[in-house]
Amino acid sequence: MILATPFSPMVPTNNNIQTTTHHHHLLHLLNQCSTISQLKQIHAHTLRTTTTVHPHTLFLHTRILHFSSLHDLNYTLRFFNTHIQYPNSFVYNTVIRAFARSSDRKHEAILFYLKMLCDGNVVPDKHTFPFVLKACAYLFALEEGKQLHAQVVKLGFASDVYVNNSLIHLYGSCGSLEDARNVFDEMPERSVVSWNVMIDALVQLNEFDEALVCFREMQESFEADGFAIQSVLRACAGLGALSLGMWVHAYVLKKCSPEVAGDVLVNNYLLDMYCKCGSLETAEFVFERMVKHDVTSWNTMIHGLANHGKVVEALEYFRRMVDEERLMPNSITFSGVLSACRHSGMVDKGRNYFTIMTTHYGIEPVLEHYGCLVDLLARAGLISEALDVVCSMPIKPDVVIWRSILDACSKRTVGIEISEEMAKKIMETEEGSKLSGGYVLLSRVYAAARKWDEVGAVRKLMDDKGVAKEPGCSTIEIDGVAHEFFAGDTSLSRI
DNA sequence: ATAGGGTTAG
Repeated sequence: MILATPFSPMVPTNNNIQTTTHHHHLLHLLNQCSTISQLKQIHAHTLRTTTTVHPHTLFLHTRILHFSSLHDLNYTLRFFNTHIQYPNSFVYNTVIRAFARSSDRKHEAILFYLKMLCDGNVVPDKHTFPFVLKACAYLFALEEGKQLHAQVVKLGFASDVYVNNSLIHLYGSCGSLEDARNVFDEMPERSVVSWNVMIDALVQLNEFDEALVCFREMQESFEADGFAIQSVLRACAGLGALSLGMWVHAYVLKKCSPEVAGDVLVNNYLLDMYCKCGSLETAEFVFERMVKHDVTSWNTMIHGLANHGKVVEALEYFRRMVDEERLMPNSITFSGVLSACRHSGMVDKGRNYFTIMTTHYGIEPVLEHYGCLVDLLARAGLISEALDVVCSMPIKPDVVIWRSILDACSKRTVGIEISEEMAKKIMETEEGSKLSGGYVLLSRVYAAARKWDEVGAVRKLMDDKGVAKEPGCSTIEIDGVAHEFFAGDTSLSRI
């Protein structure tokens, strides 16, 4: 603990040096200090040489709050409590901002805002809201956010661009699209950020078409920047809208700055878009032309190739990543690698990758990894080995895992008892009891065993519980036209 | 002093 010593109380002395130059000197020192001990020295010096009456002192204290908050929030809080007698809104904002920026104490931004309200001598200003709203957005604190919105209106900041952008962001993060839209529609003035944040809210809530409409509208008043591009690429990926994605790609190359065109993030989204739209050659082309690859670039390619059954290629990307680039794969890398193995039924390789993931790379397997392994084993008919994995794993198995075992059971002659056991496990989980998958699989097992009475019983159980088969739905673009189709839908089969 | 990228995993 660096800061064990309590602060000495502020004792104004008669021979203080109270010149502006002196304060400037202290400020200069503060701007240069990078460690807590330096900060403490300057603070001690400040105590000896200044008093609270000087108007510059509060400003100086605010700087101390700000700088200390970058190192130690407890110090900031203690400093606030011990030395600042009459805080103004600037002081409160500084502390709120510090909490909002922190990684694990964001909720204290809201608490400090409350403290500000309770102070009685100070009123929030237009800078206060972006800070505290940011914390709310991160915490999905919709109710608190709405109350803040009311205060914004009450205090007369309802037309401030910054405040409104923060509100849109908040409502977007909390999934409250209507509220986000309302703020966006009502605001008297919009910046690029307003559009970006609105588009991003739509994309995040899977309103891809709406997002694209918004994007087109935006271009009447602003040039799209890197932020907008990323959101739109995500929308294209979600829709499988290849032509628009290619248009965005061209736009990036022609109209955006070299920084945006070369940005790893933007390029990763391009990769993902091409993969999701099924244009893997283009994805590979873009990948090879990127100046820099990060883990995500590699992961995106591995997943994209694996999902399209290009297993050899996917594993080759993994090999290049670790052998040639010496990059550290992460949890997501292995979920791609394992899913590649699963797609091609490579049991030995899959087991092997699973092992090196934990032993060589020290990555803790999560449910996704176990799911892949179990599915791989079950599909290969190694039901008992799959069950061994499920029983020995430290995480509670979910519906997906039980379902992949049951699915494997239904495809071969495995004892009915084991299948029934599996179905029971699926129904026990909350999602499993509401979705049709488990029931359908169980009836398939009975059907395979020609136990028609049981098939009927399962159907009846589904009716009684009101479980409906939910159709799978997807979209694909063919010759520039987007087609939406459902599972079992044969309208596109002639193409 | 104030707004926006948490990318990739069914």
